[in-house]
Amino acid sequence: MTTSSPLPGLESLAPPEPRTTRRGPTAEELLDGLNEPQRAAVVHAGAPLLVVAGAGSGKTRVLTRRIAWLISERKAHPGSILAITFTNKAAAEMKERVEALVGGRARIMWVSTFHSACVRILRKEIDKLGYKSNFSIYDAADSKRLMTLVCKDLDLDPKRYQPGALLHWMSNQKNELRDSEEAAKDARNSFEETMAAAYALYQRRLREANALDFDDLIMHTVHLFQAFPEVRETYRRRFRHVLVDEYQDTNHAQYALIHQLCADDPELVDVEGQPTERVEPAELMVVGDADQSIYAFRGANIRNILDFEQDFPDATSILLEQNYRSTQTILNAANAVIGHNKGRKPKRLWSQAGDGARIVGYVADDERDEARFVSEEIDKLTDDAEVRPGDVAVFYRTNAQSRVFEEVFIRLGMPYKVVGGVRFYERREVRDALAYLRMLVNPADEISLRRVLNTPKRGIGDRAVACVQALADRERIIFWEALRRADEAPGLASRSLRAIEGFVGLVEELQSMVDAGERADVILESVLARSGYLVELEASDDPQDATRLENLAELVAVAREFSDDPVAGPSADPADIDAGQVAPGLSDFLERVALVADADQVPDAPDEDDGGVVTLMTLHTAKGLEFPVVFLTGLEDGVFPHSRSLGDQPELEEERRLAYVGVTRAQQRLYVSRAVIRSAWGAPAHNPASRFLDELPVDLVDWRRTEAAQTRWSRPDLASGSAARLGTPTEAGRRNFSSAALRADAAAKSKPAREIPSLEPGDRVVHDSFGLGTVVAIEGVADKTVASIDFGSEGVKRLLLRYAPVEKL
DNA sequence: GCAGGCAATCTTTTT
DNA sequence: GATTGCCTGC
Repeated sequence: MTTSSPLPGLESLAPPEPRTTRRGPTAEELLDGLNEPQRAAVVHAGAPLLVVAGAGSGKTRVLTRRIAWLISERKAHPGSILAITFTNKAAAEMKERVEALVGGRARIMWVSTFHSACVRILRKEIDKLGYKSNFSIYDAADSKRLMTLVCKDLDLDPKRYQPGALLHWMSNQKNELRDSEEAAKDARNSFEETMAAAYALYQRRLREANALDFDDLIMHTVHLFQAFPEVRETYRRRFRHVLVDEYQDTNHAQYALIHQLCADDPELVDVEGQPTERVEPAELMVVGDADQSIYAFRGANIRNILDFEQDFPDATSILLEQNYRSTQTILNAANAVIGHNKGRKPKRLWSQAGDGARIVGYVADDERDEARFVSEEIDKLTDDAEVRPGDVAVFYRTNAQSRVFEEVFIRLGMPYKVVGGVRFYERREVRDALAYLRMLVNPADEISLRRVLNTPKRGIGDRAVACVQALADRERIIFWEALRRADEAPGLASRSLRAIEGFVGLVEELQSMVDAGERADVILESVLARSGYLVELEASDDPQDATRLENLAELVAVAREFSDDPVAGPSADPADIDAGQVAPGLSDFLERVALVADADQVPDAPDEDDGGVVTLMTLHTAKGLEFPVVFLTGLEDGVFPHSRSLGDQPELEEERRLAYVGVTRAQQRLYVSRAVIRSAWGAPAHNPASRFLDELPVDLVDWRRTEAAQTRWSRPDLASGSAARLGTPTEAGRRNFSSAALRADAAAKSKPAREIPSLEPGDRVVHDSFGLGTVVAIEGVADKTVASIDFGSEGVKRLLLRYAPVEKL
């Protein structure tokens, strides 16, 4: 049963949250400003509840008000509430908003991502599965390294079995809760058998390293509950209210987890096989929108939301269709696009905000022209309307597309921030530092241990490692143990042995700091200083190493901030605090770092005196956010929708949902743009318009420039409209399309006789690897001249001009 | 043992 | 175009 559309109410756009009095909010206050179905969702009691929340329909308000309602009206204990969000940032915000409503006792609620919640459970219980509670969490890069090792061990043909493909397959298995034995049993051919063998070995290595990958966090928690009903019972009794946001993006394992906690299970027995005293299942509310399901590629199962009523038999549904975010024009566009998907439940967003501005369309010559258009348009908006840079977001399909925007924005002086992409935590020096920390906490973590064993170089090479490995194999001990007993290793050169002993001494010294409960930032600084890592970077002439030092300083700052603020820590679990662990330790810090999401770094909304910066991000990262002005770029078939999806109906529909997500992020103004020529992999390609553009009602779009208007640059054979890749650029092609390539040529030619360019603050420069930048300051003279140059998202670099491949523009 | 140079492959999207 | 792995010459 489904509650139908709300009556056309009298609600204003996004009414403010009610002010709380010291005594807590009244029932009226908690329902204030909500429309009828929203209220129904807040006060619903009993049977499982599905809230189908269209984009911008106020689902976050519903979630926070409902939690506040549970605590304040229905007297639920805050500790009995488990709320799952998609990112840590969303979790922190939700907690904050509930706290604002009902006060500080809300702190002890569990509000977190699936992954964080599972880590928390596993830290307490994983010994039952034969791991130790100090397990490491491997991210995608660690998993890949491990899988590469596994492939080598199994002697697999790297052409046929690519680590990436294997990982993807294995991830699907884990999301379906299938362990390697089941995968092997169900293998239908030798290809799958081999993959299952790799899965088995990979899993064994993980276990030996006392490590879990992302998918394991969920899968092991489910398996734990299956294997130990009494553990599951503990959590079933604890969590009386479970709320799940973004339910359309849950995978099977996550679904199973929720089911174990919330399904009514009359057959439940305890360990002795006796029926346990029946526990009322927790109250469950899930919120989602099948039209915004964009993570099928990583195992999300849209059926979870579509079949909710079958999965939870007495479930109720509530549909939220009134949109409080966007103009009707934007919603009409969104409705029109998503209407092309088959087999969806009908839903039409509507708004009382009025029609607003028409959508603006632009066909650019190439991607630089597109970026220029975006930047100039933002300039105009910030000049004459009440728009600040912080109100504007630019979306694109793939991370690689951010580059052109960065180059152009830097040149034009447009302030911006790229969210996601080459992430801070993926930089080499940061990963090195974290690998040190992880192996200190968990010496069995072989991936991390081997990473730092000879970093910085200390004379422990392949040969020495092989000798120690042989010892470990012979004695059946972990690699770290073998290192400590390296004097027993046959064939080890005495020089290598001394180097190893030095390393072991260093690590043991650092471990004693960890054991003493020293702060994460203090340990990190010691690691960097005593390992010689800092010294090596400081001694280097390479300007990149200066950046690395800055990044490490940044990491120390992050650790310090973390150590100073225990409340913000991910495991500020009252149980931990009761146990005397007041300050978060090193392992808490590592956990936080392992589970950060791209969206966690989205800049906050600008305040009164700060105009903020333009936010650049992928459409995936944009989920759940909103901006007054949105630019949807790269609308070309082959880019968006992505070329890999063109031949596949379900994938194409997922791309369309992504377009829907993008459109519905906009509150007041939406821009759509595409480039006729776009360079990918160095070669320019001619892309036709995205089919999603054709799906926009024509009367909604005001085309500023169309393909007919752009002929200046095109040669006849390029203007024909063919989608064919142009292949290797010809001489003529380069002249026509790539002034950047010509500049690069010029730079290359000038290299042998490097002159020190005379620069002053304000000059625009181009650097071989950092791209475009602006000179901020100049120090020193002649050979010693050092320039500080702002490279936008690359940060400000101090470069010795004698060596730096910098050219004045 | 290690640095530097070269080739191959890569690109969806992310917790 | 960029990263990563592989190879060779000290």
